[in-house]
Amino acid sequence: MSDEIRSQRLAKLARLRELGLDPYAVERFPFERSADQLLADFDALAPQSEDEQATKRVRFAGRLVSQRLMGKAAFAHISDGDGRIQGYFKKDELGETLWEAFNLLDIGDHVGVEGFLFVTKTGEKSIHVTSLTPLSKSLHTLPLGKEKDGQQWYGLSDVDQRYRHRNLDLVCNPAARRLLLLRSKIVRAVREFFDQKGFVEVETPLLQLEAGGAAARPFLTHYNAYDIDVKLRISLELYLKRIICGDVPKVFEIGRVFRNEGVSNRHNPEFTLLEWYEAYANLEDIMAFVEGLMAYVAMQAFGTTIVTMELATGEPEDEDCPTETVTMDFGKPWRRVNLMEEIERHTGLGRADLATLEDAKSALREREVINPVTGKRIDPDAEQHLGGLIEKLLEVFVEPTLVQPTFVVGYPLETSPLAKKDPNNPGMTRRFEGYIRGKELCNAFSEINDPIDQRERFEMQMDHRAGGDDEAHPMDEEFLFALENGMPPTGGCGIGIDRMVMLMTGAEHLREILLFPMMRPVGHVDED
RNA sequence: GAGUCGUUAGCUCAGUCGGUAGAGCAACGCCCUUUUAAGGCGUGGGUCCUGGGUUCGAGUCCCAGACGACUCACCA
Repeated sequence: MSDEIRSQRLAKLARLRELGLDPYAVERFPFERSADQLLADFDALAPQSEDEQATKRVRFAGRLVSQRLMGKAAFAHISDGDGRIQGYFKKDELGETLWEAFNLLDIGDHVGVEGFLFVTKTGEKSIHVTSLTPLSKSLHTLPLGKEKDGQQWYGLSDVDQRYRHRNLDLVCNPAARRLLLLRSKIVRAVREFFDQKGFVEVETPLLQLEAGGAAARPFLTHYNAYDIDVKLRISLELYLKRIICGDVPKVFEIGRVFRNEGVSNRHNPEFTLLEWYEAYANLEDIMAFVEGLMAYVAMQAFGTTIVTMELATGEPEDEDCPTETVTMDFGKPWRRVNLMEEIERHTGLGRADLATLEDAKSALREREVINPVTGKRIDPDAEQHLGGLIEKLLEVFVEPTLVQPTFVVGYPLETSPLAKKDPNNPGMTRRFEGYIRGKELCNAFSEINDPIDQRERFEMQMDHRAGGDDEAHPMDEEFLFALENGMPPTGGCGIGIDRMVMLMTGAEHLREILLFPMMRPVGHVDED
C-alpha cells in the first residue's frame, strides 16, 4: 500500500536526520563530470596504483536507479538522467554511519558520492565510493523497471500515467527524454537560422479583442481592469504584418496559440506556432526558405539532412504492428505540385468539373469518387462553398499520398482570406502548403497588401459567418488601417513547431512532443 | 460530439463456468564484502475505477457514470 511505503520512507528520512545527514538540508554538491564523461575519461581519471587512490578522486551525484545489496557491500547505479555509473559501496570503508545511511537509501533517492574509479571483476567501470551524501528522499516507489541488453522489464508504460506524471516518464523512459532534448535542439536551430538570415524576433499580444489570422474558435476570457471580454490568440499573423507595415522587413515569432477545439493525436488546444514575414519576397522565395530551414534544422538536430524514421503502417495498438522505414533527404529540393492538378490526378475531377459549387456537387453525385486506400468519400452537401469542397478533396485524396516533402500550390479564394489573388487563375490565391508524411507542415502565402481587396475578403468572411461558419475570419479595422498606410509586398509562412518535431522524429502522437498535453481532470463531473 | 475497446497491489500483468484475490518486480525482515533482470529463506500489501442492479453469492453478468486508448467529426 502506498501509505505504507510512504511512512516507511519517512521513517528512513527521520533516521537520516538523526545521523546528521538530512538530505533536504543540503544545498549544493559540486561535481565536475557527468556519468558519460567519467566513463569516457576513465583511463585518465582512474588511479594506477593504491597510492593514487587517495589523490585521484572523483565526485558525482544523481538519482539512485538500481541496488544490489550483499550484506556488508553493495553495488548501485546512479543516473544523472543522460547516463549512469555504478558505485561500489563497502561497509568497512564507509564506516558505521555512512553504511547505515546507504542502507536507508531507496531507488529514486538522489545521492552524491566521492571515491575513485576502478573496474569490477565483471569489467564494469565504476566508482569505488568512500563517502556519500544523501541529497533527496523519494517518498514513492519509482516505476523504473529493470533492463538488460537494452531490453526493459516492467517500467512505466501506461500512457495516461506518463502524460499526467511526466516527471516519472522522463526519469523512467529514455525515449521521452530523447524527444524533449530533440525538441529543444530543433527550436534552437530554428532561432539560429532566422538569426543568420537577418530576421528580428518579436513578441505580440496573446490577449486580443478579436482573434484573427486563422480559422478557429478562440478561448474567451475577461480583463477586469477595463471590464472587457478578450480572446486568446489563434495565430500570430495580423500583428506580425502590422510590424511589416512599420517597415521592419523581416520578422518572426515563436509563440503559443490557443484554439478551442478537440484533442487528437495531431491536435492540442494550445500549441507552439512559428510564423515569419519577409517583405519583398514571393512564394518561390518562401519555398526556398522552408527548404533551407528544414535542411538546417535536420543538420543541427540529427547531424545530417537525411532523416530516417520507422513509421507504423498498421494499428499502433498492435504490439507486432508492422513498420516501414521512411527516409527523407532535406538536402534535396521539395516536390512542387499544383493543387487542382493533384486533385484531378487522384479523383479524375478536372477544372471543368469543379468550376462552381453546383458543378462539383453534381460531379460528385454522378461519379463514384472513393479513396481506394482508405475507402473514404466526400459528402457533397456538407460544404458551404466551392473552396471548402476543394480543400476537402485535397485532404481525403491527395494529402495521404504526400509522404516525401511536397509543396502544394494554389489554394481557393474562399478559404484564403489573407492571400493575394492569383491573376492567372480566377478563384485561386497565391498560397501553398508544405506536406511531409501526409501531414501539413506549413502554410504560406503572398500576403494581401491591397487594403481594398483585404476589406472585401473580410466582408466575404462575414458572409460565411452569417451562413453559419463560426470560424470565418472576423473583420479587423486596426489591421486594415495598417494596410491603408502601406505594406510592401510580403511573403509569410507559418509552421506548427510541435508538428514539425513530430514529423522529423517519427513520433505518432503530438502528445509525445508536448510535455504536458491537455488532459481531462480526474473525477471531472460534467455540469450539463 | 459519436462509436469500439480498456481500467485488478507502487509498477507490469494473470484471474477459467459467477464460488470469496494471484505472479514477477518494488517494499519489509533475516543471510550474503565484486554484483549487474544479483541470489537464498520468510513477511506484509487490494475501494478489483465509481455508483446502482440481478443473484444465496459479482473482479466476472446488467445499467449508469468517471477516466484513458483508438477510429470518426472539427482543426494545424
